[in-house]
Amino acid sequence: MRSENQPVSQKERSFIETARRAQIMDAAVETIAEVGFARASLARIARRAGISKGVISYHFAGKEELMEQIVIAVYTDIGENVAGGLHGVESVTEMVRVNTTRVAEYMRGHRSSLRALGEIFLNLRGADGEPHYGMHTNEPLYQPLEDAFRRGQESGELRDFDTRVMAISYQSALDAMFGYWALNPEWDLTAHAEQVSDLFVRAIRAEAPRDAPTPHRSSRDRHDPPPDPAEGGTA
Amino acid sequence: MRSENQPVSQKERSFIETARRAQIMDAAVETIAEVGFARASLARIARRAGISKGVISYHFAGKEELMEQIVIAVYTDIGENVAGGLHGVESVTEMVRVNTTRVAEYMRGHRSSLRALGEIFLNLRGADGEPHYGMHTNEPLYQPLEDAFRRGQESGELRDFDTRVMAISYQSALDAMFGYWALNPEWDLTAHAEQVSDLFVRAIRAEAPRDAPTPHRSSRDRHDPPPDPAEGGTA
DNA sequence: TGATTTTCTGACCGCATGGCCAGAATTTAA
DNA sequence: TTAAATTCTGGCCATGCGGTCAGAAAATCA
Repeated sequence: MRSENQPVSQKERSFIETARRAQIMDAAVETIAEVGFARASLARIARRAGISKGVISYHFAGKEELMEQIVIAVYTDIGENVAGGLHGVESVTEMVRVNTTRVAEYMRGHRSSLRALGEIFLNLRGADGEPHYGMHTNEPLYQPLEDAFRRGQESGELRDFDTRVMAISYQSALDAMFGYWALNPEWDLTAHAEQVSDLFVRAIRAEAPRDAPTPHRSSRDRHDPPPDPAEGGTA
Repeated sequence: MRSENQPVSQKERSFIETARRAQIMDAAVETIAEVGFARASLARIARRAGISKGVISYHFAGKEELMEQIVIAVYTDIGENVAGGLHGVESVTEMVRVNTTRVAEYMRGHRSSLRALGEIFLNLRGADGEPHYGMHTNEPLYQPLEDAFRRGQESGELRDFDTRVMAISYQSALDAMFGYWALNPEWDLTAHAEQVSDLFVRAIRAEAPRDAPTPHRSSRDRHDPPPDPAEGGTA
């Protein structure tokens, strides 16, 4: 019955309703991660949850709301687990490193969520046929990145570049990293993240002063190369 | 009637059939670019082309073949227009610049094709529900990139890095560039391409003559990973 | 010209989907 | 215990899809 979001002021959600919503969302995530968005029908999700199809309609306004709630839940969780660790890091290059590795580490423990989120982003469309998510959804991701880049540029830590382009490129590298790993479970995500960190640190840092030594990282804190690379089936 | 590909040896394709196939493919591209894959039904495509739905079934084995043919046609065109200009460029960093700007320039003149291709990649699935295209489809793109990177590493022009990760990241930056531009027509694609070029040139070039060059390691010469037939085109 | 093949039309089919609902089952309240 | 509210079931529905088909129309051939 309850279907709209509950801005805290509404009637409390009953215990059963809370549990059911969580259960359904879990089943939906697993189903989508397993068979893809296109095949994740309400019937299939319900079957996986061991309930009747109507229950979903009862607890959610529709498939759309169910998907939106999943996205919110996953995003919230990511934010709590990743963004938190960035406080206290003053160097922007270090921030890039920390963010990259942390988000990778988080995803390693949440493959289903990652896959489901990707599927929803790519496939969910409203009644009008327009996608719910897309490039524009990344705006909240770009903003903080741009802020950090700009700060680094002002402090002289970073060279001059277009912060928006850099934010887009960096975010896309992360997305591609996850995409590749999602497709290729053996892939060493951690090593990949290290490489991406290096890549972008070099891309953003200020030119090395002519004679002063650059602050590059010594090779000792570099990780091992991806021990398990992929080379796709085709070719 | 003719539906399979024509390996040149088969009966000639009639004038009408050739024209119709082209017309239908054009209409499909326009329709997909305009309303997205999900809403680009055969009926809608036919309506746009001003023909009956059955004509599509008559000239193509099914929606799947139609989409595949579109992808082939667009890819072929891109290959002819972009890849060609890379001969004679010896420096790998220069190659990155040229490739980036050329492909951007090409896309500026083919927005519909770009959008349609993206939609097809993301959405086309076979009867079994598995995506036809996805990250693994990028393999033909990664290979030449990796080759170039490796060459640059061997010549000392480029620093040591994982060529596969770099190829993935670079390609994703291009994809994101087009995605952003597709969403945001006012965006200065050319300037964006310049920035991406700078970004990756800095990321790949050898260190200033600081340390002795390190041995490279690329994922290429390691074992073979499963292309993970699983599913889901997260991308 | 008439005969034959190619091309096209518009109606139709089976299927899967998301959503709906009447009523049954269960929980909560009195 | 009884009454009321909540929760759940299973079947039903309209929709839109890709694909098929018999026959009309058009092009080609003789």
